[in-house]
Amino acid sequence: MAKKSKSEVTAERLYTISMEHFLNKGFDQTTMRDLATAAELSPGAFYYHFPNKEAVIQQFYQRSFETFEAECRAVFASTEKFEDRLTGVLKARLSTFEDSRELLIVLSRSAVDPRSPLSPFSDGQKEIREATIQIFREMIQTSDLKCEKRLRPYLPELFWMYLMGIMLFWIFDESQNQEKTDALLQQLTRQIVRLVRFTRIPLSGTVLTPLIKTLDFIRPLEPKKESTI
Amino acid sequence: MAKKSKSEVTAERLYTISMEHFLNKGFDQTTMRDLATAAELSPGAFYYHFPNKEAVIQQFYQRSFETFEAECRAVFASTEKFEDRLTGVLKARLSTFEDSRELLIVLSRSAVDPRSPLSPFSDGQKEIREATIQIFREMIQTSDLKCEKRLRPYLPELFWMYLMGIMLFWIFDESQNQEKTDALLQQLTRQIVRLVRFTRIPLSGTVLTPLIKTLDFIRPLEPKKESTI
DNA sequence: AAAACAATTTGAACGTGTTTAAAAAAGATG
DNA sequence: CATCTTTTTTAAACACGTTCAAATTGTTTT
Repeated sequence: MAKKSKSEVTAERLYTISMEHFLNKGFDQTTMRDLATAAELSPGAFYYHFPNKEAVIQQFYQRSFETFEAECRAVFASTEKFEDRLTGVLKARLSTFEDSRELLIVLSRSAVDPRSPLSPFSDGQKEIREATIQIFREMIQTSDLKCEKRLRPYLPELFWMYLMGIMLFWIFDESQNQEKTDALLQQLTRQIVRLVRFTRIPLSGTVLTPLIKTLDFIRPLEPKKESTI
Repeated sequence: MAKKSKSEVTAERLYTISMEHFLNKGFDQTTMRDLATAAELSPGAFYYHFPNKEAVIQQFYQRSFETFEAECRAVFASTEKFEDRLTGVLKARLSTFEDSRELLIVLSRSAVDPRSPLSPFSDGQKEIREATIQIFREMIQTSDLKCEKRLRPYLPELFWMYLMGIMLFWIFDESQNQEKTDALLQQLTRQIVRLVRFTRIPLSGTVLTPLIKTLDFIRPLEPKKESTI
């Protein structure tokens, strides 16, 4: 067992207390003084362990990612069918937030601010983003997906963006148990997969080539040792 | 000329002063006390005219919409080619924010909060949203676009969502003059238009029918007097 | 154990968005 | 004009995220 510093232990305790409050009273309704009081600390001491309020749910996001990752691996182990894998990944990501929609909403607020380190597009989130994209890479690699060769390397990031879009939809989905998101996700994924497959028949001149050119202009692929892929 | 109450006149003045500050110092850097001082008012008096800080840029958004609408009409008058119209509309919407990207970013912050009345998806924004969708309706109606009949009524709202997506991309686009957004918009629009056209060849059983079913489940069309359309 | 250093905690204060009770100004009515 | 009503303004205060200088506690070195 690794020795933990007092600070680490305290931070863990503060995190637990904070999450309890957030889930009960909501993020906005929970005040930093509330948290400090509950932890029998002064506000200042709380700030010694967390740089700010959002950092606490940031940690929640971080942890929930691990659950998500595990679920994805389980899905990949269970099927090679690409469509099933993709829907599986999407559902896995949403299921992690089922009981805490408000927290995802709060995270989303900073999500669209390019300057916020909490934005999934920002540098501060690079690690989680890359890890998620890596999951999509794995999803593709060992699956039965066939598609135009040139498009393939762009797919992981494109699917990641698709995931972001689905999460956004879910946030706004007020239907019972977010069943509408479920329906959309199911159908849309199916058609997207079809579309990707469809790229195998030659339509390069007027469709794929310019599109790939644009993709590369917007977000050039990093040079990568092909061996590991 | 309509008689204007003193309050209306004052609100107008406050708006002007506020926008000057926002554009010079940025939204976050401008304090309510700054604005009140500049207007030679107490903070409280300022709040008599605007319910809160964001309401001021909300008004900016409202006004910018009118410019946008006019530009769209000009585009429609100049061409019937659907693709040109769609790219025209998208570019028109972005051009309105060219000089004030930060303000759009600020607006976007509440954009992803379902509970914020400033969200383009919310009830509070229904008017502008409906008006924008109406523009897309006009764009389609008098254009040369051919597509599957059943899909047609869903297109205006779908294109509106496409616009939202493009705006989001633009917010994050740090390239020179947001040229990447421009490239994406151009290429993506072209392929989307193709895809829509493509729906005319029969693929109903496995593609279009279930997709339309899902669309209708998620966002049923309102019953409408067909005559006016 | 004393001294030096580091980690943690405190409580007061700051900045800023917003509210509020009361005053002042403007308008309407007799 | 005097009175009543409504609109507008004021100054002070609140709430809450956050910062900070100083105090306390804990650990290491001599």
